[in-house]
Amino acid sequence: MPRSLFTSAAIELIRAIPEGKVCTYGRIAEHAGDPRGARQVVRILHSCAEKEQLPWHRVVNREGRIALRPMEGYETQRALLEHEGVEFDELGRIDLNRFLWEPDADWFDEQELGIITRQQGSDSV
DNA sequence: AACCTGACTTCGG
DNA sequence: TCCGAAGCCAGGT
Repeated sequence: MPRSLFTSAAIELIRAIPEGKVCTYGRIAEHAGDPRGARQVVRILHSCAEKEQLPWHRVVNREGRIALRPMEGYETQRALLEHEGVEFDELGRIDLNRFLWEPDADWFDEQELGIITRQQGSDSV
């Protein structure tokens, strides 16, 4: 692995987000092994989103909102997501209870990233 | 080769 | 509940 394990894991996680679903910077970082590494996910998107052909538009912040500002990519990202069936409310938020994607145990097993401990945050629905 | 920065998140006061 | 500060670190300058 040329890059750090964290970076490699994060890239695979982002790449694994299916169409019509989203994930947050924090969750990706957490699943990649660093609960506080949200900003690194940002870096990764900046540096390798295009190079690695990552579905960068499927990454949003913890509030279910697009982090990019209007005229700086917001419209593009929103259009891509809506095209996949992701819905936004009047406040521009995505209902994470419906659209948040998280890898399951099988996924980790396939990736051979057993060092990662899953966390089940089943909240009230 | 240092220093700065970022499409974030969490924690403590 | 709200706000400032810390945490994290690789790529760009």
